[in-house]
Amino acid sequence: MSTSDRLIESTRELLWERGYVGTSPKAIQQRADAGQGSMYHHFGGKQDLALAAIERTAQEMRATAAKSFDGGGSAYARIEAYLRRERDVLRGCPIGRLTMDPDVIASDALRAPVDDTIDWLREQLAGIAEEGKEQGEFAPSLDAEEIAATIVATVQGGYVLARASGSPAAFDAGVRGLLSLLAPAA
Amino acid sequence: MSTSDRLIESTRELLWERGYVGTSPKAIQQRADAGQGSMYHHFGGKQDLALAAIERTAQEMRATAAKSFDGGGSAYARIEAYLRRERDVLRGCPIGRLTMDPDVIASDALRAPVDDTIDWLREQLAGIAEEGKEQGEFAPSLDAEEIAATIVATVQGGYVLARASGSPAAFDAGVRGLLSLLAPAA
DNA sequence: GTCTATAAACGGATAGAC
DNA sequence: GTCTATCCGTTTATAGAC
Repeated sequence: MSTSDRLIESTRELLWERGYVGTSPKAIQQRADAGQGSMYHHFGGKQDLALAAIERTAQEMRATAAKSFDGGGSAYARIEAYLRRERDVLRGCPIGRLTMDPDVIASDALRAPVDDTIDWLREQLAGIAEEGKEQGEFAPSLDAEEIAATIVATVQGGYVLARASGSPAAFDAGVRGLLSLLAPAA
Repeated sequence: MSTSDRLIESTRELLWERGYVGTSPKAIQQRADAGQGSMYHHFGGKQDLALAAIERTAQEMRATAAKSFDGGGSAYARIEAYLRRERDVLRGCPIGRLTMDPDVIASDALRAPVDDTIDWLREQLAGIAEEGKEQGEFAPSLDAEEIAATIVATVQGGYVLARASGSPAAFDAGVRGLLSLLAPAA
């Protein structure tokens, strides 16, 4: 792995663990085993490096989510696959957590990939929910976009519950609750 | 307002806006219009002051939530009142956001009031959901604790969606989606 | 109770040598 | 490309005067 790659990976980890405000260039360099000069040679500064890291994480998240969606089966089955996919629950969502970071929200450049990713996720789920309505799995009275927002929110909020309690159990409970509400009246 | 009170209020605001990691004693003092010596006279340090601030915010949050729950009406109506209550959506949840703060999660003392508050919220909602089942509003197959977790998660995650997009619309969509799933088949 | 002084480490870079 | 030196402000206090 190149120095540049190591710096990006090190930044990705630190952003996930400590957020943008809690991450210093020094900590990034140490974890990447790179010197000061090295970092400033490859990147313009903390923000520039963070942007590269966030974009890579966003890309990875889309790829992972897409796998759940492409699994086939009913709309309910695909939503269930997404909700139940393996997660490192206590670490939280590497993209979602950035929304609580004041410096990320204050910067259009840093917020853009976060916004795009979450938006993409909602669109994917809205498409699936719409199919579910067409197939008669979900009531016609439901709004696919709203259901998609509820699904994404349940996941993001599930991380909050889990981290508050220090256990993944609350995340799982929230997911099961949502699935029971979505379940086609078989 | 006493100096001590101003320090706590100033800390509450900063914790809400910037989190624990992003808040410095200096910023607290300036906003409270208090000197260095003043702050260290009244409090043991940053963590001690943060604890006082978090406890006050937690207390306030319980009181606000309790109002929605005590409004009377059906279980669905009380849940709806809670979900639709006025919120400063783009500011996020002053308690929930702390779960993304590494130093808060690392400290049992700081995490305790956060955990307690979210736990209390889940219990309240679980009680209401249970009543709803007894009254035939909700299907007997639903698990009240799971539904409660889903409700709290939708709210917490709604803040994430809203802050990502820079608009409260996504929060509202998530709430409407959840309400449509909960709606008694009238 | 509040003020000012002091301090060692960190934050986020820039400059120039190699 | 990487290294070391330097820089100015901030962080999180402690000490002691008033």
